[in-house]
Amino acid sequence: MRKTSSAVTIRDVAQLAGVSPATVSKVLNDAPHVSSDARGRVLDAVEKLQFRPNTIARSMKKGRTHTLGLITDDIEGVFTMSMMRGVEEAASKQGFSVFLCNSYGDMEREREHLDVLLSKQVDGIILLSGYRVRPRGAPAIRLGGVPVVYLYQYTHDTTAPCVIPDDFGGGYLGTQHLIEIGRQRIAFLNGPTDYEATHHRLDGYRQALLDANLPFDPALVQVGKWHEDSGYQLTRQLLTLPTPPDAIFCASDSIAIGALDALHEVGLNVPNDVSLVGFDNRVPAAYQRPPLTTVALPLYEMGILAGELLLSVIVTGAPLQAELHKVPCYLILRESTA
Amino acid sequence: MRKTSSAVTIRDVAQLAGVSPATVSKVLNDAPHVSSDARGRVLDAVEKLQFRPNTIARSMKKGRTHTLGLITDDIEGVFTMSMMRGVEEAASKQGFSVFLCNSYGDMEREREHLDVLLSKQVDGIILLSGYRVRPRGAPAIRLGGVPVVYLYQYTHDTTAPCVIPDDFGGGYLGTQHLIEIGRQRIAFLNGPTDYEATHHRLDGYRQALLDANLPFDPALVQVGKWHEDSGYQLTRQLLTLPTPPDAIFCASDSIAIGALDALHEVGLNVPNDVSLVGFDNRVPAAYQRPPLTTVALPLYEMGILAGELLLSVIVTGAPLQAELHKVPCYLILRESTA
DNA sequence: CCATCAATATAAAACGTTTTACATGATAAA
DNA sequence: TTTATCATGTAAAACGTTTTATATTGATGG
Repeated sequence: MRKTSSAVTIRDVAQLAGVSPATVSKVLNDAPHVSSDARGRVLDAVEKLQFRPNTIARSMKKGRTHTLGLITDDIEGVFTMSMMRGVEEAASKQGFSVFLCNSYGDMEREREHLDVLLSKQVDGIILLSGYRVRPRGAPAIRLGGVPVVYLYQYTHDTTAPCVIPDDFGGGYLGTQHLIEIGRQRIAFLNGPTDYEATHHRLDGYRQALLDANLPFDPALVQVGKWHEDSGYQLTRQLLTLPTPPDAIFCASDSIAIGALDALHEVGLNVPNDVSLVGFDNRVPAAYQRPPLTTVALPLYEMGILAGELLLSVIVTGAPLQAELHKVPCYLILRESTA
Repeated sequence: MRKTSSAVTIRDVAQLAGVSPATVSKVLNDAPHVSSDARGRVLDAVEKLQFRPNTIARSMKKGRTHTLGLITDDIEGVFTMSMMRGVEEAASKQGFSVFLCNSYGDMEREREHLDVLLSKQVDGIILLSGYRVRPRGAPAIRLGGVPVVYLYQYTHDTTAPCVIPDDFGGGYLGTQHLIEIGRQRIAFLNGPTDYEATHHRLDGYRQALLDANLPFDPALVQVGKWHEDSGYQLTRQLLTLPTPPDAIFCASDSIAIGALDALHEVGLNVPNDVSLVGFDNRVPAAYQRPPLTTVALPLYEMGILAGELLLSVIVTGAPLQAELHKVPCYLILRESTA
């Protein structure tokens, strides 16, 4: 009585095909020096017995499990899934599977997950952050040579690569767009300053103004929270300025939705009176009236890149480069700008 | 030169502790008949060598990999993540890991993933749907006794359990709440009829009216799409009725947000003039003005249940019951009802 | 006709565990 | 004292593959 699902082994195939297990193995791995006659018989037997090789046993010899571990901070975070999709896609395209682990941001839980992943002999690990406030350190556990990449997360770990969005470029892109459509007084509603991202987005905004020879007016830059309410409040505030803005660039879609609400409330037309650009490209942005132009985070692409970085290290055996990879944001044009 | 991460094996531990590998194994598995002296020496050696058992090798003998496979239709679906969190949590609590696979709803891709999962000797599989329109069939592949559970997905497969939300109960709950706060003419804005869920939610609504001896008025029930725009349009329409509703129950939060928009536009106060209840408990519902009362889908709980069902079958070896598990929805009270 | 070589096939060892079967010595029961 | 029982320990087989080393065959070339 076998316990595993695949009761039929390479022995059974060998027996039916009238060859040795070694020969079956060769056929299965496209190794040379097997006659087309034998190959045919083996393939037939595989078909007839519905044989499925036991990858677990295989990896015992090969030392590769074709398995990745993904530990996320915040599995329900709004940005997490797109990145996970990218990772999963990159992995499965190359025949790798990925273990999903959720740490809730708890370092002890992360350690436990790492322990299990290493026990399960994963070939590589991705540490994915859902919000990316401040840089983090390397995991407090000996990884024994298993490569790691950080995704959406700055790190002090100088041995591993790091994949993040190009927030500076994103800030630049949104501002540049508003300038190009002729806006002169562009406000910037930022998120909390304890997020690394907010500084880079603001820098991008300033650089775009500079490049266009537009003045930087500190009164037009406000710091709030990430959510709708904050956008609403700050916009009401902006509208009391002696010369109010003719465009608002928000550091998140939620802020932009709040801003839109405030603008509607005072009877201003979007995009004509005030043009509006969001950031993140989350789903609700597309369903506003008018639908919001926004700077998209390249989450899926980041996931793909993180996966590919890891896989290339694994399959080529090349040493891991501890580079910082900034993936470009892109602009999604909708009807809140014109 | 070893290829795997854990270069140190049970042999090394045995040697250092001055015992046989068999004894080390016993210690590691809390087996009886080992002296506390030997146990101590082994534990010391484990500590000193930073030994981490190779789970892969272990599962070769045990026939259990402590691994689950999760295949989802739609990894980016709004409901998917909460369920995945539940599954992951249930699994990791019992020492299981879960492989994440994304099929994009493509049956061929699903087949490939199943093939890989079975090769990797998973102990069980969860098939998770992101949207759950119509019942699906069993996977077109011999599972060889590996148990399956369907999550958020009706199925024709009569051999496996199925975990879904209790939409009828949810429809009842929302309606009952509106009745309890004294509303008499309660409209129901439904989603597309090709979703199973819409029928059950409507049935719940009708039953609640019936139980309260309130008349059912077909003019108050409208069918649209799931999104904001649809809610907006249908609400405008409802407001042209000779006696307009004093409450609107929407089959999704998005619909409710659209409805809220329409109500604001004509100057009606929510919750006083018209009370409003959504469905799904998605994040934006909490950020409306006023924040929306809504019927929550028990997604996390469903994930937990699916995981536990599968795990209990795996660890106890009990036969799989092909039951339909309806997990109760619950009401989230916010300020759109009073 | 013999030596060499390549192609094909296989037996056996290995991967890192667990488990089975057996050996030893000590203790309890008769 | 003898016997049965039990706790402790280990050698070796097993899990399902891959890989290494070796054997067999047939062909090639001198």
